[in-house]
Amino acid sequence: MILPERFYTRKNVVQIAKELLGKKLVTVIDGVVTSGIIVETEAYAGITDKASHAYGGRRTARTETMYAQGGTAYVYLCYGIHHLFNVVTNVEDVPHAVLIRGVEPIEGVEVMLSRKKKAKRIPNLTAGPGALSEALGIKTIHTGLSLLSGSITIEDTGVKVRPKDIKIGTRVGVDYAEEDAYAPYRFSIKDNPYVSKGKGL
DNA sequence: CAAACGATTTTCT
DNA sequence: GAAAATCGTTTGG
Repeated sequence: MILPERFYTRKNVVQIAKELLGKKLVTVIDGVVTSGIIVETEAYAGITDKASHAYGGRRTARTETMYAQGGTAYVYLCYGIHHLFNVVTNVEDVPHAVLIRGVEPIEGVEVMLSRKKKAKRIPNLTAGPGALSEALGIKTIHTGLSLLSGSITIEDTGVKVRPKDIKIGTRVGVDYAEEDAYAPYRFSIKDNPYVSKGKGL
């Protein structure tokens, strides 16, 4: 079933990031269904998070969607070519979001492959925020869309990820703010081949 | 109006 | 493992 709005509007973005693991991200682009299980996420605590576009309360035309109500899709184009898919959480005017960093392909794998003309290696198909977005057909035009219905939805498959199967990554390189240095903002499912081998963890 | 940067991925060494 | 590619957004003049 599709996750209800109240799932997204809770205030603990970190907890939402954790609970999104194991959920199924479904997109319907041009009538073609593609889906995958979320295996890696990263929480962005808005004004508190240096890595966030909304750090310090910054608000621009691009980040405006981040201030929307929970349950909204925020798609950001990075490096000119990579689409990063985020799930906006919390209530309106609070720029919290969860970046989906990796999914395990379920449906429409062949379509994903064709979208990424070169992608021959399956593990690399959806491992990484930019890669998975392209594979699922998510583009910047989808920013601001509701995740409760429409082209992009997130469903609860009934699969429950045990806490011991969740790998928690702490932010590094924060030497002046000790509290933040231990902030567990990155989450992934242990031993899943579709988790990106990014440098962050 | 013009210059610099970035929540990354891919490819070459 | 390291460097390049690439362009919309942001910031400065």
